[in-house]
This record gives sequence, C-alpha cells and structure tokens, in this order.
Amino acid sequence: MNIEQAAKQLEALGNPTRLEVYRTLVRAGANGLAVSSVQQKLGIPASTLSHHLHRLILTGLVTQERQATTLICRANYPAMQGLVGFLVDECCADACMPSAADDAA
Amino acid sequence: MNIEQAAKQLEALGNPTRLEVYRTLVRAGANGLAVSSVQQKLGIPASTLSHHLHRLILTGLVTQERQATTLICRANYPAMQGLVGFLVDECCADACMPSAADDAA
DNA sequence: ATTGTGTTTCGACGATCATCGAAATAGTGC
DNA sequence: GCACTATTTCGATGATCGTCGAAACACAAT
Repeated sequence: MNIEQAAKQLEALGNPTRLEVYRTLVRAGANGLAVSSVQQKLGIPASTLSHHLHRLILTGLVTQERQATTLICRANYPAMQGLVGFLVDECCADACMPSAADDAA
Repeated sequence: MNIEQAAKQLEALGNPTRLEVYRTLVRAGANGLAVSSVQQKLGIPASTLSHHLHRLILTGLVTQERQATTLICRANYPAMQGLVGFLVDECCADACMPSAADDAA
C-alpha cells in the first residue's frame, strides 16, 4: 500500500454520503446488496448513488457482480483491512506505544 | 465518533500532501515537529503547508503548541485511534468474521 | 420487437479545493 | 521602537467535486 493509493481510498471514504454507502455495504455482509436496495435504504437519487458507487469501485473498496438485471455490490474487506493496516502501520507502529516513542532528546 | 466527524477526518487524510504531512508528524513521535522542519522535510511552500496543517488541526488530527517563535505540531494519536476504531467498528465488527455476518435472509 | 425494470451516462450547476506568491502578523531580542 | 525570523492570511487561478433530472443503456420476459 503506497501513500498515493491510501490517500485515494481515504478520499473516497471522506464524503458523508459515500461513507454511509460504504458502511451500508459492509454491514450487509458477504451477501452484498443490490444498488436499488442501497438506494431505498439511504434515499438518495439513483444517479447520485451510481456516481458515488463508481468512485468506491475505482479505489477498490467496493466490487460489483451482475445477477440478472440487478447489480450486487459488496464491500471489499481486504481493501479495507489494507487501508486500516496502512494507517496503523504508518501512523501508530512506533507512536501509539508511548514507551517506544520517546527516545530522542 | 459519528459518521460526519469520521468523514471529515477521512477527507482530511484523503489528500496526498496532507497525508504525507500527517505521516511525517506521526513518525516524529511525541516530540512533534516545527512547521519549518516539516516544510524542509517535504519541500512544499510555507503557505501551502500552513493551509493543509490548518485543515488537519480543524479535524482534530493535529495539535499545535508554541515554543518561542516556532510552532510545534504533533499528531493527535487518540484522534487517529478513534478514527481507526470507527472504521474497524462500523465496518469490520460484524463483517470480517464471516460466521457472524450472514444471519438475515 | 416491445415492454418493463434496474442502472449508468450525460450535461449542467454552484460549491469547494489545491496551489502559490505577496503581504500581514506573532513573537523574540536588542 | 526596530529588526529579524517563523508562520499565517489574503487573493487569485484552475481543477475537482457533489448533486440532480433527463436520457440512454443492459438485461429479461413476453
């Protein structure tokens, strides 16, 4: 996970609407959720939802799979784990442990 | 941690320059880093850095403390932990464990 | 082929952002 | 007060974003 990719994913999650979409998908679990279901749950126009979904897909946080006429969306858990891993790694590794952080002057 | 606040912090980290600034501060540890030191490390104009720093401070991810004429910046670790906690909580709690995710129809 | 439903693309709008140099401010020391 | 350094604010520019409705597209059933 390079910093550019991490920034892209963080930016994708950094919009209230998109974060809510993503949370909805994650909570839906492995079964995923149809686009229309997400739309009903959140009550946002289809075009807006499609736009946000597209951005989430571009960053690899969400995947889609066709089932007849409906599109099933799923949160991509490994991607999320990678992102959280980056944050913890880059940012907390040698810092969240106070005993290991202060050694220099 | 509400979803609005989380989105704000994610957005703040969702810019490559800002993410790099933040990472630099986190890696600096509890001692923090002067604004000028960050500027030298990353080689970005002072006004641009100040702008990004301001945004990080607004979201609570970074704090500042005066020391004579220089401003020491520090990563706010609890804030980061809260954000990571939100992500793991909202997103992985009942999902990363496949056994607990699929119960509804 | 036509109809019907689910979803995306198009086009547009105002809003916000990222970037920078120049100018202003904050604080120290004389 | 004056000079000096560290940092922020101002102002401007081009770029991207978020939102929406209308129209187009994909797929299935008849």
